[in-house]
Amino acid sequence: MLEKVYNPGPVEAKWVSAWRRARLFHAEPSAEARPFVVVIPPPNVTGALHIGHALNNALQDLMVRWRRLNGDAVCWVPGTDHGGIATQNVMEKQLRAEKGSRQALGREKFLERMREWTLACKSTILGQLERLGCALDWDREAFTMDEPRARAVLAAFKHLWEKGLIYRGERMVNWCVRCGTALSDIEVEYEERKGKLWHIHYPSADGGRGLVVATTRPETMLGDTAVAVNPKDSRYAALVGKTLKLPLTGRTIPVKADEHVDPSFGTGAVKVTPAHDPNDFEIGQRHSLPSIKVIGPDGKMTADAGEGYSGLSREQARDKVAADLRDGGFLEKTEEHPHAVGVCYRCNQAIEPLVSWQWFVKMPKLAEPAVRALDRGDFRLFPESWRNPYRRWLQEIRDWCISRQIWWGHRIPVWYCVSCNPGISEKDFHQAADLKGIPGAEKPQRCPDCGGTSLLQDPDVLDTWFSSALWPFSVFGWPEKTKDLEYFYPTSALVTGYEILYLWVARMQMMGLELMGGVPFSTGIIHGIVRDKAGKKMSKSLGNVVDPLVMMDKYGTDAFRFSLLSQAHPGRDIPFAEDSITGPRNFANKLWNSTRFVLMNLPAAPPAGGYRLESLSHCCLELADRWVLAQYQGMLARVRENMDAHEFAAAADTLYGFLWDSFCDWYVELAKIRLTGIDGEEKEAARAILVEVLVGTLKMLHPFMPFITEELYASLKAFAGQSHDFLIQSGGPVLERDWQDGENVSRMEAVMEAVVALRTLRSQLNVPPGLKIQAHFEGPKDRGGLVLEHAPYLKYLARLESLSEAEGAKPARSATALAAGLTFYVPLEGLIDFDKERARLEKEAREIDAQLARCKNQLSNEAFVSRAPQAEVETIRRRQADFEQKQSRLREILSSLN
RNA sequence: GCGCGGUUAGCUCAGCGGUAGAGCACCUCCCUUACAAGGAGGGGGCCGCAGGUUCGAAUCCUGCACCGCGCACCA
Repeated sequence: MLEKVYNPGPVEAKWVSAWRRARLFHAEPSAEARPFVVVIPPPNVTGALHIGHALNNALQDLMVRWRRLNGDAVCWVPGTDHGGIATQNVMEKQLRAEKGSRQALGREKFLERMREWTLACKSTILGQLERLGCALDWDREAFTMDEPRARAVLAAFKHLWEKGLIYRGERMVNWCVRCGTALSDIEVEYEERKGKLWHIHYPSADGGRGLVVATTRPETMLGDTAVAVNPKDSRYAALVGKTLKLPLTGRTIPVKADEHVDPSFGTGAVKVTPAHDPNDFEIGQRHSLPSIKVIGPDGKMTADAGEGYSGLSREQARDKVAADLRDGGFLEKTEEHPHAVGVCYRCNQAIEPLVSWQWFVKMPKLAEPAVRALDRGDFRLFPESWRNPYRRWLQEIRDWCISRQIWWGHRIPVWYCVSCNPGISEKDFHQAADLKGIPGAEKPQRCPDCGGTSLLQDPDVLDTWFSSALWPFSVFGWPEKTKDLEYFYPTSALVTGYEILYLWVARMQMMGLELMGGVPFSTGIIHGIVRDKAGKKMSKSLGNVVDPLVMMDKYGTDAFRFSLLSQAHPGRDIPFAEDSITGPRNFANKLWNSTRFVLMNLPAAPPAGGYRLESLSHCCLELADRWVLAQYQGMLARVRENMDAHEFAAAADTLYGFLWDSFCDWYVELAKIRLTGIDGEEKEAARAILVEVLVGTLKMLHPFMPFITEELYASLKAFAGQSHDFLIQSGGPVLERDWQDGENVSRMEAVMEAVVALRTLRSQLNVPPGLKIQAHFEGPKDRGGLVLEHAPYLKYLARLESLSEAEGAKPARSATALAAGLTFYVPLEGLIDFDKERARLEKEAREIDAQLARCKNQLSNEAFVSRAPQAEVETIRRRQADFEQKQSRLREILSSLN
């Protein structure tokens, strides 16, 4: 017998190991079944999983289990990502705590530590995924930096190189001073920060007045090589072509006219620092300006910044330059100026735009097929609102900087001959001018040009997203032409958060199309971010993170999953509060206890072959049976629709409502009448329907709550005539015939209405719950017949002593309820307060008056009657008649009370 | 600045052209032999604001406000 309260811990542990032992989620290419393939967005090996991973994987598991239950050949590939900068940062933090550093350790030793860390971290993450219940094919675990994936990276690099899509060039890149590396454009996030706008006076070289420039970064003025004004700006026309004296440095710089300058912003004059600002870089190119680097890759001022500044940090230099300008009388004014500052997406430090030599992938050509795939419908995004932003991003794509000046990652597979590239060194490599490289994983024996044997590998590594972009096919063995690849590619769906739509999803599409000749997945399901209760992003620094493991321990994995899934509305973020799990936890318990109840009412041994709905003789089915089967059938259809439309929260809601309201609150209660009665066909019918509906509901709930449903299925399956080891093998619920009968449903609804009305009457008149009451009714014959036929329902649910047709006039001293087209009288001599009853009925009369007025109003509207659809007019007419009848009954009753 | 999304019960959100819904929270009663992590009943809404279309608008259109998020070369 089941425990009285569901205790998730032991149940979850039991099934995790049972599933693993059975290799339940392993997939092989199969001729019979249609493949449904999902590759996991590999979590970075930076630590433990957070609640965002929990949502992401719960959603995938939901889809994957759903498809497996319904017979597809499902393959869900597990894995982890080496995570480049993010992971290296974690290790550097550890080293700092040990008073060490990566430089002190040296590249090889550092990588050794990284590999150890990765190993430990991987097992933590995979363990957590298993704990979450994820139906992953554990035999296929992959890592973005393992051997097979390294081969894929090399093959991809080589392919792009040979097509001329990879190049090394000198560009202005986003440099993270803290991480010591270049970043791609999308790895920069913009934060609105409070800043200042400094107005600085640049006098003319000839001693004239000169002009005033406005800047948010005064420290870069040390590297100014011009001032630009708009060519149409009459204020400065006379100065164009003249020179200015750059304060603090004594250098002279020209005034240039450039369209880019907005005359209405600031002073209309812009200082130009080609080395440290992307726009200025372009202005510099247009006007062939020199470029002076005053900030180094370490974020400190260089020697070129001049005496007194060199060696200072950017912030110190800003203060000193501002102070010096003020002292020199050059500072006209400063004003508050909030503006967007680019920050590193990994460490949140301000990005420094720097010019350096980096590797890039040419993107526009690669993006075109991705746009076509979207337009043709080969790739579809859910929700569709992502379609336009995604398309636009692809169309405006810029080249992708793929080299990173860190150690943790795939080393760039390019070698340089020391004699063909004189002066080459690992130090300041990214400042080295045009180099001649030889692509390849292995060090070439000798230089193909000069035969030299001294070769140096590029010290940089690839952007972590480069290997991630290959994931949907690298996991199946590409570039080898494997059977797996042939069967499982393209994958079916990719589930991920919108924060990596461009970073990852778009790049997979482009790489898949380029390298595999087809989309890597046909559906992209984009979910929201889990935020805190107040809608803020969760972060360690804010201290608002919710640990999924703690939630699973406290409430059970199924409840936790259900909480996330039932809030995962398409396109919306989830403001997660811990108390949103209590509902699902209670729901799990409800499910547990309804199964417990059903089992208590079944014989010890199941009948041969189990209970079969098809074998029931229809004559012994009652109204409640037909009704619950209709509700059940409707639930199955709705959940299937919801799942097909990727509306997971709606599916969860449908299941919740069916199990709790329809099944437990009405059907189970009504079944008790037969279950506590004598043995016979009727009892067997109730049992058969309880088993059928409950087992089917367990199956439908399984993808949401895998553990509890597995456990309950195990104890019920024999009664359903099934013998599968695991629920997921048993197939989705099937109904042999159509139970949706509108007539039965509306008859049942009338009975339910009467029950509710009588219960309301009891409650509002404070009838003691234990006291059974008598009820009489009057009204149309067919309604009366319906109620009499189902008198046991009313008696049981509304606690009636008796139910009969009223004879003669309305019984004196009784309370009244209108329902199911009938008037019910409950004699309550001495029990009720008639002032209360009058007030109650008057309130109802007022409500009916209001409704009636509305109907009348509508029907007296000529335009409505003539223009609205006839069916609609009829509906209102019927409604009016109904209200009128009720109203006149209420009036009679009220007057008899007075 | 441009674009997207949101604004419905105290909270989280459904509904998207015909009598305003759910879950949670709240109030009252009940330990009725599956479940108090439960049951029954109840209160609570100018459906952001202003116009328009329509017989009829929470729902469609146009503005506006506020919130959130993208994108962008405001120094």
